[in-house]
Amino acid sequence: MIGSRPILIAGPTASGKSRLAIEVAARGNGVVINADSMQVYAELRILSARPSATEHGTVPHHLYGHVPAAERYSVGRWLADIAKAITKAEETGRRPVIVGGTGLYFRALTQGLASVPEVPAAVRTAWREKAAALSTRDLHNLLAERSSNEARRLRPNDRSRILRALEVIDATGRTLPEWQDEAAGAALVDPNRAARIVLAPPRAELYDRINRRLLAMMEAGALVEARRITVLKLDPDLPAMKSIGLSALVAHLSGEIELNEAIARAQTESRNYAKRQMTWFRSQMADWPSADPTEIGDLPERLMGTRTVP
RNA sequence: GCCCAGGUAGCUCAGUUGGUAGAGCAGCGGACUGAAAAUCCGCGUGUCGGUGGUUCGAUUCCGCCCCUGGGCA
Repeated sequence: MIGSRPILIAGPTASGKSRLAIEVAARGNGVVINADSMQVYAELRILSARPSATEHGTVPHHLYGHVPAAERYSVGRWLADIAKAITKAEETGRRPVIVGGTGLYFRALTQGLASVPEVPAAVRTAWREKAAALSTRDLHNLLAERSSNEARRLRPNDRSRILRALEVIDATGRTLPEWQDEAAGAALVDPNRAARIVLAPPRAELYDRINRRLLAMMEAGALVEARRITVLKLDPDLPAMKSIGLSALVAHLSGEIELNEAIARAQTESRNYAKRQMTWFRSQMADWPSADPTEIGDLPERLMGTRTVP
Protein backbone atom coordinates (compact mmCIF):
# COMPACT_ATOMS: atom_id res chain seq x y z
CA MET A 1 0.00 0.00 0.00
CA ILE A 2 1.25 3.42 -0.87
CA GLY A 3 2.08 6.22 1.49
CA SER A 4 1.01 9.28 -0.46
CA ARG A 5 -2.57 10.10 -1.21
CA PRO A 6 -3.29 9.42 -4.87
CA ILE A 7 -5.97 11.21 -6.81
CA LEU A 8 -8.26 8.98 -8.89
CA ILE A 9 -10.29 10.48 -11.72
CA ALA A 10 -12.73 8.26 -13.58
CA GLY A 11 -15.35 9.13 -16.15
CA PRO A 12 -16.85 8.17 -19.48
CA THR A 13 -15.13 8.95 -22.73
CA ALA A 14 -15.13 12.66 -23.66
CA SER A 15 -16.10 13.79 -20.18
CA GLY A 16 -13.04 15.99 -19.79
CA LYS A 17 -11.00 13.75 -17.50
CA SER A 18 -7.61 14.40 -19.05
CA ARG A 19 -7.94 18.16 -18.81
CA LEU A 20 -8.92 17.97 -15.16
CA ALA A 21 -6.07 15.55 -14.43
CA ILE A 22 -3.50 17.86 -16.00
CA GLU A 23 -4.82 20.85 -14.11
CA VAL A 24 -4.78 19.04 -10.80
CA ALA A 25 -1.33 17.56 -11.41
CA ALA A 26 0.12 20.88 -12.54
CA ARG A 27 -1.13 22.68 -9.45
CA GLY A 28 -0.45 19.89 -6.99
CA ASN A 29 3.03 18.67 -7.94
CA GLY A 30 1.59 15.53 -9.46
CA VAL A 31 2.22 13.06 -12.25
CA VAL A 32 -0.58 11.92 -14.51
CA ILE A 33 -0.89 8.15 -14.80
CA ASN A 34 -3.13 6.50 -17.37
CA ALA A 35 -5.98 4.15 -16.45
CA ASP A 36 -7.34 3.64 -19.93
CA SER A 37 -6.98 0.38 -21.80
CA MET A 38 -6.61 1.94 -25.25
CA GLN A 39 -4.47 4.98 -24.55
CA VAL A 40 -1.59 2.65 -23.74
CA TYR A 41 -1.14 1.73 -27.41
CA ALA A 42 1.52 3.70 -29.24
CA GLU A 43 -0.22 3.65 -32.62
CA LEU A 44 -3.55 4.92 -31.26
CA ARG A 45 -2.93 8.53 -30.38
CA ILE A 46 -5.81 10.24 -32.13
CA LEU A 47 -8.31 7.38 -32.07
CA SER A 48 -7.89 6.81 -28.35
CA ALA A 49 -7.97 10.56 -27.60
CA ARG A 50 -4.62 10.30 -25.89
CA PRO A 51 -3.35 13.69 -24.66
CA SER A 52 -0.66 15.01 -26.96
CA ALA A 53 2.78 16.10 -25.82
CA THR A 54 1.76 19.74 -26.03
CA GLU A 55 -1.28 19.07 -23.88
CA HIS A 56 0.95 17.44 -21.29
CA GLY A 57 2.50 20.82 -20.67
CA THR A 58 5.06 20.49 -17.92
CA VAL A 59 3.30 17.64 -16.21
CA PRO A 60 4.88 14.18 -16.53
CA HIS A 61 2.61 11.52 -18.04
CA HIS A 62 3.03 7.78 -17.57
CA LEU A 63 1.61 4.67 -19.22
CA TYR A 64 0.51 6.52 -22.34
CA GLY A 65 1.41 4.93 -25.67
CA HIS A 66 4.01 2.72 -24.06
CA VAL A 67 2.75 -0.52 -25.64
CA PRO A 68 2.94 -1.50 -29.34
CA ALA A 69 -0.46 -2.26 -30.85
CA ALA A 70 0.90 -5.66 -31.85
CA GLU A 71 0.99 -6.66 -28.20
CA ARG A 72 -1.82 -8.02 -26.12
CA TYR A 73 -2.08 -5.74 -23.11
CA SER A 74 -4.23 -6.68 -20.13
CA VAL A 75 -5.43 -5.54 -16.74
CA GLY A 76 -2.73 -7.72 -15.18
CA ARG A 77 0.05 -6.03 -17.10
CA TRP A 78 -1.44 -2.64 -16.34
CA LEU A 79 -1.47 -3.38 -12.64
CA ALA A 80 2.20 -4.34 -12.74
CA ASP A 81 3.01 -1.20 -14.75
CA ILE A 82 1.11 1.14 -12.49
CA ALA A 83 2.68 -0.33 -9.35
CA LYS A 84 6.04 0.75 -10.74
CA ALA A 85 4.72 4.12 -11.86
CA ILE A 86 3.30 4.87 -8.44
CA THR A 87 6.49 3.83 -6.69
CA LYS A 88 8.49 6.04 -9.01
CA ALA A 89 6.18 8.98 -8.37
CA GLU A 90 6.63 8.57 -4.65
CA GLU A 91 10.39 8.37 -4.96
CA THR A 92 10.40 11.69 -6.74
CA GLY A 93 8.01 13.20 -4.22
CA ARG A 94 5.16 13.64 -6.68
CA ARG A 95 1.54 12.80 -6.22
CA PRO A 96 -0.04 10.21 -8.55
CA VAL A 97 -3.07 11.47 -10.47
CA ILE A 98 -4.58 8.33 -11.96
CA VAL A 99 -7.05 9.07 -14.73
CA GLY A 100 -8.99 6.95 -17.18
CA GLY A 101 -12.22 5.36 -18.27
CA THR A 102 -11.57 1.66 -17.81
CA GLY A 103 -13.66 0.60 -14.86
CA LEU A 104 -12.00 -2.79 -14.57
CA TYR A 105 -8.62 -1.14 -14.10
CA PHE A 106 -9.89 0.99 -11.24
CA ARG A 107 -11.42 -2.07 -9.66
CA ALA A 108 -8.16 -4.00 -9.89
CA LEU A 109 -6.32 -1.01 -8.47
CA THR A 110 -8.58 -0.43 -5.49
CA GLN A 111 -9.84 -3.96 -4.79
CA GLY A 112 -7.04 -6.16 -6.03
CA LEU A 113 -6.89 -8.77 -8.75
CA ALA A 114 -6.79 -12.53 -8.16
CA SER A 115 -3.28 -13.90 -8.67
CA VAL A 116 -4.15 -16.24 -11.49
CA PRO A 117 -0.97 -17.57 -13.11
CA GLU A 118 -0.46 -16.19 -16.56
CA VAL A 119 -1.93 -18.46 -19.20
CA PRO A 120 0.96 -19.54 -21.48
CA ALA A 121 0.81 -18.06 -24.95
CA ALA A 122 0.81 -21.56 -26.41
CA VAL A 123 -2.41 -22.43 -24.56
CA ARG A 124 -4.07 -19.22 -25.66
CA THR A 125 -3.08 -19.71 -29.26
CA ALA A 126 -4.24 -23.30 -29.21
CA TRP A 127 -7.66 -22.29 -27.90
CA ARG A 128 -7.97 -19.42 -30.34
CA GLU A 129 -7.26 -21.70 -33.26
CA LYS A 130 -9.61 -24.34 -31.98
CA ALA A 131 -12.34 -21.77 -31.29
CA ALA A 132 -12.18 -20.31 -34.78
CA ALA A 133 -14.06 -23.31 -36.12
CA LEU A 134 -16.48 -23.60 -33.22
CA SER A 135 -19.67 -21.79 -32.35
CA THR A 136 -19.98 -20.12 -28.98
CA ARG A 137 -22.46 -22.83 -27.99
CA ASP A 138 -19.88 -25.49 -28.81
CA LEU A 139 -17.36 -23.72 -26.60
CA HIS A 140 -19.88 -23.52 -23.81
CA ASN A 141 -20.47 -27.26 -24.12
CA LEU A 142 -16.73 -27.89 -23.93
CA LEU A 143 -16.62 -25.78 -20.80
CA ALA A 144 -19.50 -27.74 -19.28
CA GLU A 145 -17.53 -30.97 -19.78
CA ARG A 146 -14.68 -29.53 -17.74
CA SER A 147 -16.64 -27.66 -15.08
CA SER A 148 -20.39 -27.58 -14.83
CA ASN A 149 -20.09 -24.77 -12.27
CA GLU A 150 -18.21 -22.56 -14.69
CA ALA A 151 -20.64 -23.36 -17.48
CA ARG A 152 -23.53 -22.39 -15.28
CA ARG A 153 -21.85 -19.20 -14.14
CA LEU A 154 -21.41 -17.94 -17.72
CA ARG A 155 -24.00 -17.25 -20.36
CA PRO A 156 -23.85 -19.67 -23.30
CA ASN A 157 -23.32 -16.72 -25.64
CA ASP A 158 -20.59 -14.97 -23.70
CA ARG A 159 -17.77 -15.99 -26.00
CA SER A 160 -14.93 -14.00 -24.54
CA ARG A 161 -15.54 -15.07 -20.94
CA ILE A 162 -16.09 -18.69 -21.98
CA LEU A 163 -12.74 -18.72 -23.79
CA ARG A 164 -11.00 -17.20 -20.82
CA ALA A 165 -12.58 -19.79 -18.50
CA LEU A 166 -11.41 -22.61 -20.77
CA GLU A 167 -7.88 -21.23 -20.95
CA VAL A 168 -7.60 -20.88 -17.19
CA ILE A 169 -8.83 -24.40 -16.52
CA ASP A 170 -6.58 -25.79 -19.20
CA ALA A 171 -3.50 -23.93 -18.03
CA THR A 172 -3.94 -24.17 -14.25
CA GLY A 173 -6.30 -27.04 -13.55
CA ARG A 174 -8.56 -24.74 -11.54
CA THR A 175 -11.46 -22.47 -12.39
CA LEU A 176 -11.43 -18.70 -12.24
CA PRO A 177 -13.74 -18.46 -9.19
CA GLU A 178 -11.48 -20.92 -7.36
CA TRP A 179 -8.52 -18.66 -8.01
CA GLN A 180 -10.51 -15.63 -6.99
CA ASP A 181 -11.44 -17.21 -3.67
CA GLU A 182 -8.05 -18.60 -2.84
CA ALA A 183 -5.65 -16.12 -4.33
CA ALA A 184 -7.23 -12.73 -3.86
CA GLY A 185 -4.63 -10.07 -4.66
CA ALA A 186 -4.02 -7.09 -2.42
CA ALA A 187 -5.26 -3.69 -3.50
CA LEU A 188 -2.55 -1.25 -4.55
CA VAL A 189 -4.52 1.79 -3.51
CA ASP A 190 -6.90 2.04 -0.58
CA PRO A 191 -9.93 3.81 -2.04
CA ASN A 192 -10.74 5.33 1.34
CA ARG A 193 -7.39 7.02 1.50
CA ALA A 194 -7.49 8.33 -2.06
CA ALA A 195 -9.18 11.44 -3.35
CA ARG A 196 -11.51 10.15 -6.02
CA ILE A 197 -14.15 11.35 -8.39
CA VAL A 198 -16.33 10.03 -11.18
CA LEU A 199 -17.12 12.63 -13.81
CA ALA A 200 -20.76 12.28 -14.80
CA PRO A 201 -21.95 14.79 -17.37
CA PRO A 202 -25.65 14.92 -18.27
CA ARG A 203 -26.30 12.28 -20.93
CA ALA A 204 -27.37 14.62 -23.73
CA GLU A 205 -24.39 16.87 -23.10
CA LEU A 206 -21.99 13.92 -23.13
CA TYR A 207 -23.36 12.54 -26.40
CA ASP A 208 -23.03 15.94 -27.96
CA ARG A 209 -19.41 16.15 -26.87
CA ILE A 210 -18.73 12.67 -28.19
CA ASN A 211 -20.19 13.49 -31.59
CA ARG A 212 -18.21 16.70 -31.83
CA ARG A 213 -15.00 15.10 -30.65
CA LEU A 214 -15.21 12.47 -33.37
CA LEU A 215 -15.33 15.27 -35.92
CA ALA A 216 -12.32 16.88 -34.28
CA MET A 217 -10.48 13.55 -34.48
CA MET A 218 -11.15 13.44 -38.21
CA GLU A 219 -9.66 16.88 -38.60
CA ALA A 220 -6.67 15.85 -36.52
CA GLY A 221 -5.89 13.04 -38.94
CA ALA A 222 -7.78 10.00 -37.67
CA LEU A 223 -7.94 8.56 -41.19
CA VAL A 224 -4.20 8.78 -41.61
CA GLU A 225 -3.73 7.08 -38.28
CA ALA A 226 -6.15 4.32 -39.23
CA ARG A 227 -4.33 3.76 -42.50
CA ARG A 228 -0.98 3.49 -40.72
CA ILE A 229 -2.45 0.78 -38.55
CA THR A 230 -3.85 -1.20 -41.46
CA VAL A 231 -0.41 -1.16 -43.04
CA LEU A 232 0.88 -3.11 -40.03
CA LYS A 233 -1.45 -6.00 -40.96
CA LEU A 234 -2.09 -6.88 -37.34
CA ASP A 235 -4.24 -9.74 -36.13
CA PRO A 236 -7.79 -8.30 -36.03
CA ASP A 237 -8.27 -10.16 -32.78
CA LEU A 238 -5.77 -7.96 -30.93
CA PRO A 239 -7.21 -5.60 -28.31
CA ALA A 240 -5.86 -2.50 -30.05
CA MET A 241 -7.77 -3.47 -33.18
CA LYS A 242 -11.02 -3.22 -31.22
CA SER A 243 -10.49 0.46 -30.69
CA ILE A 244 -13.65 2.45 -31.26
CA GLY A 245 -14.01 3.83 -34.75
CA LEU A 246 -11.10 1.89 -36.21
CA SER A 247 -13.16 -0.70 -38.07
CA ALA A 248 -15.49 1.97 -39.45
CA LEU A 249 -12.60 4.07 -40.75
CA VAL A 250 -10.93 1.01 -42.22
CA ALA A 251 -14.19 0.09 -43.95
CA HIS A 252 -14.20 3.54 -45.51
CA LEU A 253 -10.53 3.34 -46.51
CA SER A 254 -11.22 0.09 -48.34
CA GLY A 255 -14.15 1.68 -50.14
CA GLU A 256 -16.91 -0.24 -48.41
CA ILE A 257 -18.75 2.74 -46.95
CA GLU A 258 -18.95 6.50 -47.37
CA LEU A 259 -16.98 8.74 -45.07
CA ASN A 260 -20.04 10.21 -43.42
CA GLU A 261 -21.33 6.73 -42.69
CA ALA A 262 -18.01 5.77 -41.15
CA ILE A 263 -18.12 8.86 -38.96
CA ALA A 264 -21.69 8.16 -37.88
CA ARG A 265 -20.77 4.60 -37.02
CA ALA A 266 -17.78 5.66 -34.96
CA GLN A 267 -19.91 8.19 -33.12
CA THR A 268 -22.51 5.55 -32.34
CA GLU A 269 -19.88 3.09 -31.07
CA SER A 270 -18.48 5.78 -28.86
CA ARG A 271 -21.90 6.67 -27.43
CA ASN A 272 -22.65 3.00 -26.77
CA TYR A 273 -19.32 2.69 -24.99
CA ALA A 274 -19.95 5.76 -22.84
CA LYS A 275 -23.25 4.25 -21.77
CA ARG A 276 -21.55 1.01 -20.70
CA GLN A 277 -18.98 2.99 -18.77
CA MET A 278 -21.68 4.91 -16.93
CA THR A 279 -23.40 1.65 -16.02
CA TRP A 280 -20.15 0.38 -14.53
CA PHE A 281 -19.48 3.56 -12.58
CA ARG A 282 -23.03 3.65 -11.24
CA SER A 283 -23.08 0.08 -10.04
CA GLN A 284 -19.47 -1.00 -9.48
CA MET A 285 -18.20 2.31 -8.17
CA ALA A 286 -21.35 3.50 -6.48
CA ASP A 287 -19.45 4.65 -3.40
CA TRP A 288 -17.33 7.11 -5.39
CA PRO A 289 -18.36 10.77 -5.29
CA SER A 290 -19.47 12.03 -8.67
CA ALA A 291 -19.49 15.46 -10.26
CA ASP A 292 -20.96 17.08 -13.31
CA PRO A 293 -17.90 18.40 -15.18
CA THR A 294 -20.00 20.98 -17.01
CA GLU A 295 -20.15 22.86 -13.73
CA ILE A 296 -16.75 22.00 -12.42
CA GLY A 297 -16.58 24.66 -9.71
CA ASP A 298 -13.95 24.03 -7.09
CA LEU A 299 -13.42 20.40 -8.08
CA PRO A 300 -9.65 20.73 -8.56
CA GLU A 301 -9.30 22.28 -5.11
CA ARG A 302 -11.43 19.60 -3.53
CA LEU A 303 -9.38 16.87 -5.16
CA MET A 304 -6.11 18.43 -4.06
CA GLY A 305 -7.24 19.15 -0.54
CA THR A 306 -5.92 16.77 2.07
CA ARG A 307 -9.17 15.90 3.69
CA THR A 308 -12.12 17.73 2.21
CA VAL A 309 -13.11 15.05 -0.24
CA PRO A 310 -15.19 12.30 1.35
C1' G B 1 -49.98 16.83 -66.84
C1' C B 2 -49.89 11.31 -67.40
C1' C B 3 -47.92 6.37 -65.81
C1' C B 4 -45.49 3.32 -62.10
C1' A B 5 -43.64 2.36 -57.07
C1' G B 6 -43.86 3.85 -52.19
C1' G B 7 -45.79 6.58 -47.48
C1' U B 8 -46.15 1.41 -40.91
C1' A B 9 -41.58 2.83 -34.21
C1' G B 10 -36.39 8.17 -33.95
C1' C B 11 -34.07 5.44 -38.78
C1' U B 12 -34.24 1.19 -42.51
C1' C B 13 -38.02 -2.02 -43.48
C1' A B 14 -41.40 -6.65 -42.77
C1' G B 15 -46.52 -7.79 -42.08
C1' U B 16 -51.82 -8.03 -41.49
C1' U B 17 -56.10 -13.78 -47.31
C1' G B 18 -60.24 -7.41 -43.09
C1' G B 19 -60.36 -8.81 -36.25
C1' U B 20 -55.90 -2.10 -34.46
C1' A B 21 -48.78 -4.79 -35.93
C1' G B 22 -42.88 -6.69 -35.36
C1' A B 23 -37.57 -7.18 -36.83
C1' G B 24 -32.70 -4.89 -37.18
C1' C B 25 -30.39 -0.40 -35.83
C1' A B 26 -30.79 3.87 -32.54
C1' G B 27 -32.29 4.81 -27.52
C1' C B 28 -33.01 3.10 -22.26
C1' G B 29 -31.81 -0.31 -18.07
C1' G B 30 -28.51 -4.23 -16.37
C1' A B 31 -24.14 -7.77 -15.84
C1' C B 32 -18.85 -7.54 -15.50
C1' U B 33 -11.68 -10.38 -12.09
C1' G B 34 -5.55 -10.65 -17.30
C1' A B 35 -9.25 -9.07 -24.78
C1' A B 36 -12.88 -4.67 -20.53
C1' A B 37 -13.03 0.86 -26.10
C1' A B 38 -13.87 -6.59 -24.93
C1' U B 39 -18.14 -9.76 -24.11
C1' C B 40 -23.08 -10.64 -22.71
C1' C B 41 -28.51 -10.04 -20.82
C1' G B 42 -33.28 -7.38 -20.74
C1' C B 43 -36.89 -3.42 -22.54
C1' G B 44 -41.22 -2.33 -28.63
C1' U B 45 -48.64 1.71 -28.37
C1' G B 46 -46.90 3.45 -33.10
C1' U B 47 -53.16 9.10 -35.23
C1' C B 48 -49.95 1.89 -39.96
C1' G B 49 -49.90 9.76 -44.81
C1' G B 50 -55.06 12.43 -44.75
C1' U B 51 -60.15 12.04 -45.68
C1' G B 52 -64.71 9.83 -47.32
C1' G B 53 -67.01 4.96 -48.59
C1' U B 54 -68.04 -0.49 -48.16
C1' U B 55 -68.24 -3.58 -43.64
C1' C B 56 -70.42 -5.83 -37.31
C1' G B 57 -65.24 -4.25 -37.72
C1' A B 58 -60.44 -0.85 -42.20
C1' U B 59 -53.69 -0.01 -41.20
C1' U B 60 -55.43 -3.98 -44.84
C1' C B 61 -60.59 -3.37 -49.92
C1' C B 62 -62.53 1.07 -53.03
C1' G B 63 -62.70 6.64 -54.24
C1' C B 64 -60.52 11.35 -53.75
C1' C B 65 -56.52 14.37 -51.80
C1' C B 66 -51.40 15.28 -49.96
C1' C B 67 -46.18 13.91 -49.88
C1' U B 68 -41.61 11.18 -51.74
C1' G B 69 -38.88 8.57 -55.60
C1' G B 70 -38.53 6.90 -60.70
C1' G B 71 -40.27 7.07 -65.80
C1' C B 72 -42.91 9.51 -70.06
C1' A B 73 -43.97 14.19 -71.97
